[in-house]
Amino acid sequence: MASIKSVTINDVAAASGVSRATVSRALSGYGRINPQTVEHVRSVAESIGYRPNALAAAMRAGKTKTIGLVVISDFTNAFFDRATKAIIDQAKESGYRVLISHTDEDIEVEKAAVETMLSNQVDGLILVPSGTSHHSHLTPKKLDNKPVVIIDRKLDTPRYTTITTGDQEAAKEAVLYATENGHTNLGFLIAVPGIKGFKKRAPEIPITSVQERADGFQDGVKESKPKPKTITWIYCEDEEIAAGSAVEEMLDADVPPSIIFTSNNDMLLAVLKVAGNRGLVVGKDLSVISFDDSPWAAAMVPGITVIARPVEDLGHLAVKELIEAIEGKTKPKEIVLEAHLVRRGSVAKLRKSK
Amino acid sequence: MASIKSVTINDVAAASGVSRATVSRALSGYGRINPQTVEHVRSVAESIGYRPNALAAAMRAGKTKTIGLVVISDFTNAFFDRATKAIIDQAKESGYRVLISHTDEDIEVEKAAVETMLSNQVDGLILVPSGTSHHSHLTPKKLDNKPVVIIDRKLDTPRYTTITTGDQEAAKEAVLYATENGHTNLGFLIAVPGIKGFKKRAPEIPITSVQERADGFQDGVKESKPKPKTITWIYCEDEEIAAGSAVEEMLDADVPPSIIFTSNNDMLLAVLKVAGNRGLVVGKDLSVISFDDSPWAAAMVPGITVIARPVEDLGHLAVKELIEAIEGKTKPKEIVLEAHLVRRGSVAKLRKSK
DNA sequence: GAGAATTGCGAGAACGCTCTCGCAAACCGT
DNA sequence: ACGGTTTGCGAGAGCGTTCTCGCAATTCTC
Repeated sequence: MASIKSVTINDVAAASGVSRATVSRALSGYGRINPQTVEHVRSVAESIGYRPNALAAAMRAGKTKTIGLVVISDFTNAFFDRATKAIIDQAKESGYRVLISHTDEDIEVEKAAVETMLSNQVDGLILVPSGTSHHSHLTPKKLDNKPVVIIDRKLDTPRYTTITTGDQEAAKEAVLYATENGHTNLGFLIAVPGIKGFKKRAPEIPITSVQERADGFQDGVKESKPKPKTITWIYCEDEEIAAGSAVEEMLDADVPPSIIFTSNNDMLLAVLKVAGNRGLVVGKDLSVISFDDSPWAAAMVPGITVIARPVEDLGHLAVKELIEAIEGKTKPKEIVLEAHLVRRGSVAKLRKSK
Repeated sequence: MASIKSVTINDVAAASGVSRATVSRALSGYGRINPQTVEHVRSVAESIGYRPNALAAAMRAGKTKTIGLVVISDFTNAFFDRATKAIIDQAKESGYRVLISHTDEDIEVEKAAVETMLSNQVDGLILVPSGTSHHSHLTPKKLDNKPVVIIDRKLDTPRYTTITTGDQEAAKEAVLYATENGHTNLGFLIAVPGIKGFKKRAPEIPITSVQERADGFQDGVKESKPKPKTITWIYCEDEEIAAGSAVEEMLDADVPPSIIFTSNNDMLLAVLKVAGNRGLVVGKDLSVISFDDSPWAAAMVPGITVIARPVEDLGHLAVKELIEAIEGKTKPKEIVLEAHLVRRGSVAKLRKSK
């Protein structure tokens, strides 16, 4: 039971005794027009319940005032929920709407999502690409030359504006903080999309931000003053059961880590769960530092020490850069924001810190 | 630098030597057409990189295959993140896209959001209305007779299909569970939008689901076999600082509650934070039961006992009902799903449960 | 093999809007 | 008072589709 007949600009024209063109001028505010006419048309439009058809306007104008957001994960992820919110808010502020799609790190889904976006004539795209090197569907030609902003990670061909968060430096800082507090047995739990279960040998990491985190951890290990004694790396499917097993394996080692670094919140939850089951008290028996802050990480007892990325800034900036590219012309840039360590209670002080 | 000139159906027609109409038939699959022609046109379209303009198609057809989702809160809320995800996924499954807007419980924002949705010609709306009684902007006429599904709460005029989660019964169950475990000093912390700070006397609650929770708690109090001794109600602004003060006040009472029931996750986090600051161990010194489950509530130590609502079912069902209403004709229904108590470790057993 | 039925396709209108173009009326200056 | 400028508005094209209608060519029927 859709609308029998929606009221169009023609109805307004008829009801107010002017032409379609004049109605359009009155309502959209352009061209030469008598202020009294504007007033009259406005009130007539209001009274007969006219609502402009954004589709028709967009089609004629060639601009939809819509940006497409293609992210890998949904809002149940502590990074992308805030990023998405920030992007929507900033877009609204700037008079744009947002079409959202998530890809679950699947390149085929990503292709289809981008295709849908373009088919719906978005004016530009904010993209979290699934893979560093799989971007044959992201050539300017295939994208109708529409502007793109890449966030969270980089493509290996720096063709578009990219905004990342300096994860390598922050990861290093986290490790140094831990070793300063006397931790010498370190565990690293890195979520890597595309692998099954978990591995102890470094696999191909198809995402630059994750690679940066791993590299940063490595940097921290190297630069720690008393050399860490044992180091365990586990690369894990981003999924609950695999992560649980990975943590179990870490803790079952001859020399289990006194601290585990996790590359995202899913891994953190796995650590917390296993620790809880084993009766290990976080911040005492087992320490943990995770990437990405969240309200619950702050509210837990003890609070979780995290590497907080400037998610809102990133989202806002992405929209601003994109709109600038849509409306004017800008050259692609590489922007790196700064992540930082938020010290709470989840890292035990095994030794007086200096 | 938008597209110089996008390739349209006319280009395909020219390149394949047939008319526009035939191209449309070939690609959209309707009408009488030679299978060989279909094949030919398809391959030509592919090779010159034709991408249909969804806007133009929607305009002609009068259907956008888009549904509008207007929710009160963003994805940083443990209920709406999952609901939104479920809705997007189900919509995608059914060949629809979703336009999202959040209103922060502000009726004016809600009006504008609905207006934008309709202007963009959504085929139907899924709505979490800000107020029970403020719905002058939601008459069938103002909505172009488009179908609407209301979720999470009800309007006082049952005009549209409504899906809720039986919060009253579940709230009662939670209280009975607590009193069976020997709790006799109960605290209820209810988030109420629109108020400032917090109040101890029941204010007007503009949201049926919240009212139901309060009523259900009340039912539980009444039906508890050993009558609870002291009961504290606090109605609180849905905001961190107010919630913190509210919890402080509860715990500072002459007879502080041994258990606090919270109406949502924001309130829960406030309880956890204050408890942590005071050195109270959850599940031992202070018990807590909250509405809405989440991954972190399950991963905490102890796990938080929660009233879990069937969020995914609700989202999926909302989309199915809406699409049914869009494509056929259905009468408005009232659907009530079932919430249930998930017993974890955050409720101390003060007495052997029967 | 002649009329009827079927098949495949092209012409063209329509969806609701924006925007250029041009024309008449009103205003200006000298 | 007369040429020139400005003002306000209407006519009409066009955005990229879909879809009805009608026509020619092919196939069927007896």
